Formats: sequence, structure tokens, C-alpha cells
Amino acid sequence: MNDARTDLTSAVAAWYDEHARELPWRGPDRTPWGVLVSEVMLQQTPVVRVEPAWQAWLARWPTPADLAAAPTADVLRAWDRLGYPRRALRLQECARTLVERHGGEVPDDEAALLALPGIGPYTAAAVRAFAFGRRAVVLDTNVRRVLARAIGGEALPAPALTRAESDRALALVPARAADAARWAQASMELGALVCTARAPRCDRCPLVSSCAWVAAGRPDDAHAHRRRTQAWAGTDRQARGRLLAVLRESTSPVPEHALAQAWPPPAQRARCLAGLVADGLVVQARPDDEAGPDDEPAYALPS
DNA sequence: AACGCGGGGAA
DNA sequence: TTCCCAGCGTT
Repeated sequence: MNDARTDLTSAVAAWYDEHARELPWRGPDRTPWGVLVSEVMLQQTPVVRVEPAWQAWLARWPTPADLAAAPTADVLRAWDRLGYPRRALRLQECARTLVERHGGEVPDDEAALLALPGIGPYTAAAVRAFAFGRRAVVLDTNVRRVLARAIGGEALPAPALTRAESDRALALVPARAADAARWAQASMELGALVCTARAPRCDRCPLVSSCAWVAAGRPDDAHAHRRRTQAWAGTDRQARGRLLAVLRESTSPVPEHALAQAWPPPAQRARCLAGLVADGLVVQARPDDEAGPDDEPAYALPS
């Protein structure tokens, strides 16, 4: 049975055997915990920035029990500038759940994985495929783009995942678990290295002769008018990042007036601090005696 | 379904 | 400057 589906997946798998990057969380000595940590770090953060952080993280907290026992402030400092620090909080909550409910081990069951903090459909599928070699539908931004082009004939997938995409991805997953896991890894790698968002290297693509997008003359992105570019300068997100960076650097509670230096606009600063506290990333603390007036609020990372 | 959420490197 | 990155949780 050599239908179009097996042709496509086997061509990508063969390409992967030749061109896969050597990444530390893929090594033969990998652990499910290491894979899970890598996947959480890779949620919206590029590989090149994750790699050193992952090495340091696994050296410091090699098991879920190690991370579960760590002070949260240390966890947030180790997360450093990977972005979206709520992920670090979720990862520690995840470690604690693994200790309390799964004997300190990462489960391979889909429902159990999805129930863990910070683990959604993509990460659950990735852990099952990459850590346990199980059959799973791994559909990340790379795979979505590869399939949108190779099969859909579009430059880029729709802004939000559609039912048609999920169906298409499911239909492509090879029957045997080992093949399915390799297809997942290979299709992601193809999207990361060749079928890239900005400047795809179609001359090096194993699917170029059958790609629907290439056959159509590589038309422009049909969804371009619906993509909104996120503002950055002056946003709450930038403010939160700046405030949290100050708190990461300090070993003692930081009084309000010091935070005002990092982010002057008072209303936005107050709103962002309240949000950080609500998220569990920051706690209000009693200031050190010599740091300022006793009635001035101070903030710190949670212990 | 839409939105909020970091931060940096490349085009 | 803009775009993009192995998404998730909340509303």
C-alpha cells in the first residue's frame, strides 16, 4: 500500500534521517521529564534560546521531585528571559502534581498528561511521541505550515487551528507507533529548517515535486488581512517583563519607589503589579527596614 | 472564538 | 520596524 499518504510521510522521514539536528533532549539518554521540560520551554521560545536554559535546568533539577522542592523564586530566576514566565510556574506545579499523583514519574496516558498544569494538546502529544514513542497527533506551528503548503496549497495556515487541519493531520499519522513518532519529529523539523515561515528553501525540500503550494505558483498568504501584529513598546506585557526582571535581580523585597524607576507610569505600574500578584509571579512583602518608609509597599518573587 | 501573555534575533 | 517562534489558560 503505497498511497499518497505513505509517500509523503516516508519522504519526510527519510529527509529527517539525513538532516536532523542533534538536540540535547533528543539524545539516547533522554528522560520523559527532560522531554517534558524541553517542550514547555519550547512553547513560543526558539530552540537556540532554549538549549542552554534546558541544560542548566536539567542539571539543577534532574527529576520532578527536585523541581517540586525548589523555592519558586529560584525557579523564576532560572527561567530567566525565556519569556511567558507563567510557564515556569506551571512547570513547577506540574512537577508537584507528578510527585503527588504519579509517583514522581511522567505518565504516558493522554488524559493524564492533559490534566497536568501547562500541558495542552500539543505538549501532551509531543511527550507521548518523543518520550514514549507512542502514536500521537503532533500538530504544532511547524507541522501546520508544512501541511498547509504541501496539501492545502496555501502559503500559511489560518490564524487559528481549524477542524479541517486536525482531520488532515490525523489522517496522515502512520499506523505503527514508531513510524508515527518519527513522522511527528520529522515533519516538525522540516518546518523548522526548510519549510520556514519567512523564506522557505523549496530547493532543499523532499516534498517539492508534490507540494500543492509550489504547484500553484507559491501564492501569497490568503489570511494576511486577518493577522494582527502585536504591539510591544509601552504595553502591559513589556511593563510586566521589566518589573519582573527587577525582582529577579534582587535578593530582598523591592520597594515601590525602586520599581517606579523601572516603569514610571503609576497607573500602569499598579495594574501590572496587581496582575503579577494575581498570577502568582509576585508577592507583596514587608520591606527591609532601611529600604524605605514602613508604609511603602514592597514586592518580591514568591518563596 | 478571541485575548493576554515575553523577549530576542532575523529580515 | 515588523515578523516569528515545538502554545496554554481564561473568558
